[in-house]
Amino acid sequence: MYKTIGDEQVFAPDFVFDNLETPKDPKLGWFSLPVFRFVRLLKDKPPEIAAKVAAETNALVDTAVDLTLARSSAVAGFLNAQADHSVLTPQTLGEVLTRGSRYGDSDEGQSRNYLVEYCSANIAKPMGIGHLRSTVIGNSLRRIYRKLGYNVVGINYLGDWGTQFGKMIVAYRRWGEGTPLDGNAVKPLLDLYVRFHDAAEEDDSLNEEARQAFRKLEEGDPEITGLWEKFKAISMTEFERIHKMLGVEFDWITGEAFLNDKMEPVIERLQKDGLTEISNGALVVILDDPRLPPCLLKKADGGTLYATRELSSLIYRWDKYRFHESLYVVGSAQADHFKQVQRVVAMMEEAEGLAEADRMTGRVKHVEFGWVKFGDKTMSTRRGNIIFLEDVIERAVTLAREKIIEKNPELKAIDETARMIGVGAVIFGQLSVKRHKDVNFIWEDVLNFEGETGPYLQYTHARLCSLERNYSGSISPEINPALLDHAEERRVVELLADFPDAVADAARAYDPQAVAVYLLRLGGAFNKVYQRKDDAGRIDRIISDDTERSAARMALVKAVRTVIREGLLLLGLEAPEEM
RNA sequence: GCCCCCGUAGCUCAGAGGAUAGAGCAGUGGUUUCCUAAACCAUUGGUCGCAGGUUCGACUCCUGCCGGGGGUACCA
Repeated sequence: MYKTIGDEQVFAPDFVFDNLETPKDPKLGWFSLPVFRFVRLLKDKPPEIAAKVAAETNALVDTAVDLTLARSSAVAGFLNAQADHSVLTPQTLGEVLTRGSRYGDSDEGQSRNYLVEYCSANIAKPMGIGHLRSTVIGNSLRRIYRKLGYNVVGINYLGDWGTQFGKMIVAYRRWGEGTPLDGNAVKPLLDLYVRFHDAAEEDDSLNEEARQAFRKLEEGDPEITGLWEKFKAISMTEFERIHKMLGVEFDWITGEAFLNDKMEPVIERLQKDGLTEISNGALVVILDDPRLPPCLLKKADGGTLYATRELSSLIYRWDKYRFHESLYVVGSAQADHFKQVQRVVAMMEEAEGLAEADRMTGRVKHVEFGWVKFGDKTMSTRRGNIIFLEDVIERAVTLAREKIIEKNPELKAIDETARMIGVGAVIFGQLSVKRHKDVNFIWEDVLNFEGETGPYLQYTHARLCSLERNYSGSISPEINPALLDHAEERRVVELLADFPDAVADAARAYDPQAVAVYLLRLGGAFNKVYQRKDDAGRIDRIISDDTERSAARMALVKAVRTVIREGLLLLGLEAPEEM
């Protein structure tokens, strides 16, 4: 009826597909097509169009076989299509159960390198709550892109160079006599750092002294280099312990110092490209974007800067990996810094007339995130106003342990399970909020394990595992889908089918939050099935005397467990089988 | 001053141009002879910061303003 108007194909499959959406209220349908966009072309009223299209698609549905869409209905200007669960259910359960943890995998990233830089803590300082966001977002993105088939390199780019080490060295020499440089010495080092900043407020000459100390470090002064190496060793031990606690992994641990011999060639390259100039004694690149300040390559005293190292790092990584994309999970405070170096790269590639395939411009993304605020203050390492990440984890784990002893004292691996839950609460708390937002650090919320939390999902997972232990039959996708006929069960099936989209959404937005909210929806939907009451007001149990129905429900149980577990792993949480 | 991010229920947050703006926490009232009550059900609660604009339709896009945070060349 509406196939073509003039040369235009009105209901071209691509166009229709692009305009499909999910209704706000799942009861309305699985997919819907708003027809308003067709009004002008068709010169008809929306409800009329919807009604006519519904009639046509229904005619198709009636003759087609194995179509996941069931009959459609026209509601005002919307064409609402219900899923045909006799097809969708076996298809979805079959796919989840046969593919298992590989359900939702994709090969879009095949033979493509993908770089993700995260954590990037500074040595000689403890990891604070501020590093937590970068660490858990990056760790999760690394897993998400792996799932999509990319060859991902997770990078920890340590802040192990710069004037701050001049400050540390000055502080250590002045006040650090008794400070041991072995074992857990990070907190005493932080005290020295804070003391330096307090003292430097009174006496500016300390800052000059620090700059000189750093210059000596750059020149390779043996005594100063020795101190620097000790600071670094202490920090590495500390970081490794915390990363292990969090279950965070890296493929390449490097640092700014790695670039010491790689900056000069980059500077020369930029000079050759005619992009540099001397301004107030410093070597700079004036950017072609008037909103950005010049990018400094060398200080007036000849020293290099953060941006110099960043550029060298960018070029090194591009030459080595030819990445599809390279992500920098770094706070929004550094947005201008990344814009600057990206502009320099773009100007360089333009000046050199590189072929499109040899340009990294557009492939480098600053995945920025908001601050972690405590009370009404932002946290500052310099002022010592910081919450130690380790303390947060420890408190969460201790509380989880108390809850286990209260609720399930028979549990065997109490310590290990408490760690999974406590850490899960901390990680999920960061990932369930869109990364751009500032997050308030509220002990009460971090230590709450109820509602939309990591432990809620872990608990749901543990209960699913428990069902599988209690079920004596074998679980197979060969079930009668008509026995999963309650609205709650159908909703779960539809959500299971949505999992690959949730993963893709997270990847597209560079934000694991999409997976986190998806899991909350799925967990909530399953819990409604689990505690659904029958007409007599009694809980309708998953496992009952009705063997055929139990088999159908257990297939659903296993599929949900598989997806929740996989989703939790993608976020970097563990999925305990009992808790 | 200029630039960037944020502003949705008392609190913490979802809502990639669509239908009556949704959850959790907190509050109130329920559910356990039953597969883990870290759960589930019910209920209270809204000028989507403000004002214009684009659109058949704006929490969503554009402009301006207000409020909060951040950045603004020799720190990282």
